[in-house]
Amino acid sequence: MTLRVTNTLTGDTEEFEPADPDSVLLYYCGLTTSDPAHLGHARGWVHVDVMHRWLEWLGYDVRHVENFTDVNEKIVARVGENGESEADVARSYIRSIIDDMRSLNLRRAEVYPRVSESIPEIIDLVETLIEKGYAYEANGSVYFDVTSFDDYGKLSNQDPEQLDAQGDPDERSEKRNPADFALWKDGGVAPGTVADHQHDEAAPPEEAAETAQTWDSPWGEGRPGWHIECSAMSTTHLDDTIDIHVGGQDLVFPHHENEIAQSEAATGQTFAQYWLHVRLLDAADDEKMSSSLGNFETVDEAIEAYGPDAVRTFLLSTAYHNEAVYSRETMDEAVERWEGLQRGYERAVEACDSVDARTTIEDTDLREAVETSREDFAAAMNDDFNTRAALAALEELVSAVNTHVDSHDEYDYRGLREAVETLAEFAGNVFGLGLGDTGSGGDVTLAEDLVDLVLSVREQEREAGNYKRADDLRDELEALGVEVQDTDDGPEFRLNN
RNA sequence: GCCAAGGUGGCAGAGUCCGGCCGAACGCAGCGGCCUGCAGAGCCGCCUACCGCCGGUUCAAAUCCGGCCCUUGGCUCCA
Repeated sequence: MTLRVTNTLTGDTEEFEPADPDSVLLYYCGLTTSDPAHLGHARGWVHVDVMHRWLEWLGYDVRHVENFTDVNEKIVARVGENGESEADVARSYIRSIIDDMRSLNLRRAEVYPRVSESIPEIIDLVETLIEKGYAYEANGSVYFDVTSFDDYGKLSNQDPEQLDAQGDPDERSEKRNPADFALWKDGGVAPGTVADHQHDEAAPPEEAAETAQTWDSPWGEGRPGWHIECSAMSTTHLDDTIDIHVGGQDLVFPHHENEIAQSEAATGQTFAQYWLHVRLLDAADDEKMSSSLGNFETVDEAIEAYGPDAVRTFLLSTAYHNEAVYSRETMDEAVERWEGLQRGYERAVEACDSVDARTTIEDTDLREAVETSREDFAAAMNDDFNTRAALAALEELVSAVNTHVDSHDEYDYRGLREAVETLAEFAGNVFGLGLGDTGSGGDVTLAEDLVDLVLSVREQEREAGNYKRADDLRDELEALGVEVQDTDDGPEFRLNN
């Protein structure tokens, strides 16, 4: 069974074959560090993370690079009135973005290159393009000549002539064709473009623009264009040809199209074999989750409200290239799904470790459920990373575990052990969910001891028939985030958050 | 206008590449039952689908072909 992926370049679902049969070169177009990351960004992250984890499960050595765009007009537009600079603003957002990535339990990339530290590579690449006749200098700026690259438009099926017809001929009259795009931009940032992106507490556009970074180049002082960075970073940190390039669907044109043009013109090699695009998250009110609108939920807020595992479950409950709607309702559903998985896992662990688990018992229904779940999960993931169907396979297994434990007094030890391992392997390692993370920290242990103490008091009240008092204690514990359940073997509890 | 992706039950969302196992998965919400002092969790059942519309191909179509309607992303800020 082999992995198949939907390739934007061909429009088809293709069998995945990396250039090197043992490793995968993966590049993900990261964020512009001008705002806190929102749930839409997290959708991309979590899906790329799970792709990474699945590729590893399949046995590949994954080399994963993700950039930070820390040089951009939008960052300049965030400069406040207290003397900070473009670089300061970028630094502060990079810090918050890294925090979000950690909270979401993302596997670390090999490198997180930043534009500001990639200027020499960018300049080299621009020089190569000029030498080879694909780019030209005009008044200190450098543009890519789209007519010089025959394959221009192959990713997004755009017709260069049509694009030229649409372009505004007055905007940057120094360009030869309206569809040409900047590789290097002369000078700093124009206050006008800063003003277009500014929020309330921003510094005056003129002052903000002065903090914009510039670098020396063969064409004078200036800044890199937007698209060139990914070409330079991908080639520098991975190779001329990479296996998988992932990004948001909104980047297909012009960003990815231009990356292909720059890289392939410069190297003469295919830039990326497989182009995967993550569809943008939709909000229930039909407003897209964009940094330019104020109605999105940040990753930080979402994690605060629902917890990282429920957020991951929400994002994985839709295949990466399909529509996904964010709303209170869909988030609540994800919380339930996640808790169901977690409870099922814990139940399997407890039954497995109980004295009633016997090696001599064999429940064929359970054993078959484990087999089916493993097969279905792998088949779903190999079918273009269908995380929704894979999640369903996990839930079928949880259901089988529950049925087994409910209907037997003595448990099938081996069957439960396989179920536990399957859940840990797939839900834990591949989906990156924090199963069984009851924590080993001292505070948690103390908290658990205290809850046990309260519950023993409650048991005495129950035995004495003081149910009102017992129920009050349970309610109060719940208000503190302790979920209490009475079972045949006495009370049990879970700590939420 | 051009390029691309979609329209499946109350909601959400698989299945469409390779037509039959799909009267349609998994789940959420709601309802009933079992269990339980109660609640919760879990289990069983229901709500629950003629798969945007029209036409065609076929023994057979959610799945293939044609036309139409609508939604979303892009068309040089955006994951």
